[in-house]
Amino acid sequence: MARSNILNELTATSLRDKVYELMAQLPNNKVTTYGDLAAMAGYPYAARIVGGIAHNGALDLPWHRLVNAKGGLAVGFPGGQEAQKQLLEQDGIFCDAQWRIIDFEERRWKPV
DNA sequence: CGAGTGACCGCAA
DNA sequence: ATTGCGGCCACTC
Repeated sequence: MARSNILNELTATSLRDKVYELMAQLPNNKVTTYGDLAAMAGYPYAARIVGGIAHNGALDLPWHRLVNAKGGLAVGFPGGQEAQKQLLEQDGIFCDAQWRIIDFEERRWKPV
């Protein structure tokens, strides 16, 4: 039983807090999508909110590891996709000329 | 408190 | 394959 129940102990009153927790436990060598993150929070169709949270939530969370369902880098990322690409490379993640995460399906973070 | 907006997603032509 | 449209919920102003 270990700490795989992190989500269960979350008493997040808002989706935002949940997203933060999820991002906090997101491995540095993996990526996730807005949709998956929202789905984990309990709202499969709340992908937009996750994006809004990322936009407004200027915390120290690794938002650059967030990509869209197509495995592509975010369009509205501050600094552009090139900036996000650089950040991803720092974490050992690479993407092609189409701004797509390489081996995206394998890099996709899978909750325990 | 009310209205608008959004770093998205999925489906249809 | 690409382009366009609507919809979902929460957050901000």
